[in-house]
Amino acid sequence: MSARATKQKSVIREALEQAHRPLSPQEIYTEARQQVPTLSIATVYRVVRTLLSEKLIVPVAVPGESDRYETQLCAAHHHHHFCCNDCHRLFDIPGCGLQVAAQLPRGFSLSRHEVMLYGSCRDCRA
Amino acid sequence: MSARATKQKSVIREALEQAHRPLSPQEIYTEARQQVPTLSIATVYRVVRTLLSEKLIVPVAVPGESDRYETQLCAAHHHHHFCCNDCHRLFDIPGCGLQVAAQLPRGFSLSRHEVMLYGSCRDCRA
DNA sequence: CTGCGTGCAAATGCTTTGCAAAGAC
DNA sequence: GTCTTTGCAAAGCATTTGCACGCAG
Repeated sequence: MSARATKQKSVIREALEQAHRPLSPQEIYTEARQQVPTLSIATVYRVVRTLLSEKLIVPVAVPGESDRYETQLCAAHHHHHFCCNDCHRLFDIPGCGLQVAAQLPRGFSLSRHEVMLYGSCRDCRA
Repeated sequence: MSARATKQKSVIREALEQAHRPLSPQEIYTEARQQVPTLSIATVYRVVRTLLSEKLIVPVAVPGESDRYETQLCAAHHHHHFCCNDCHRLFDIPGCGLQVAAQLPRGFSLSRHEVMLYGSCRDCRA
């Protein structure tokens, strides 16, 4: 069995921990490459997949775009996301204004939920 | 200028209107093909893109899967979605338990939001 | 040393596009 | 008849995988 500590893996995890928003594989790649210039995009995908299966990160989907990922630690402080219609960046939004349990149809059981807000971010709101 | 009424286009729209949940391109293809067996998947993608730009349908994203689409009419009855962790189908959930406006950071403006619930559907909840 | 993890390049698989033929008006 | 839409096959792209080498333990 395995789990060797490599520079690539730690740099990728740091990138995810320090960005205060979910990152796409390309964003992770660009960021982590500054620390390990030989890093390949394939490794980013592989490490992301490992982290996902270890439940250390959580995927966030946006229509028409690559999935983003954020640390589970980050996700533990329950919050949601804002997606800018213009620059397409994601932002963290603290807290949660959702009350849903009551509306779930009979026979369904809930494990988690995700809220995505769409609009213009402070930079793009011309 | 254009917008010709073709059998393909109407069958695709019907499939979207009659499914009471968002459909993926493959689901649309499978469904619409029952009416027009010669239908090609390329046409599904083309019609979907047209409908999107006409704002007649709305995209719904799920991590790791193809986007789904639902009619704007359907989306007008404000509601949200449930994604089954097992069968990966989407279901419509009536209503909305969200109160968010107050939590939006300064400088951000909101245009719409999407709530995705995850769990087990009635069929998969063994 | 041993064998997991990485980089590279090839392979996938979903989505898009070019083009000639079919169909709408 | 004219011009849009379609089907098919090829092209694009993001993501995954095979393989040989490098590095962690």
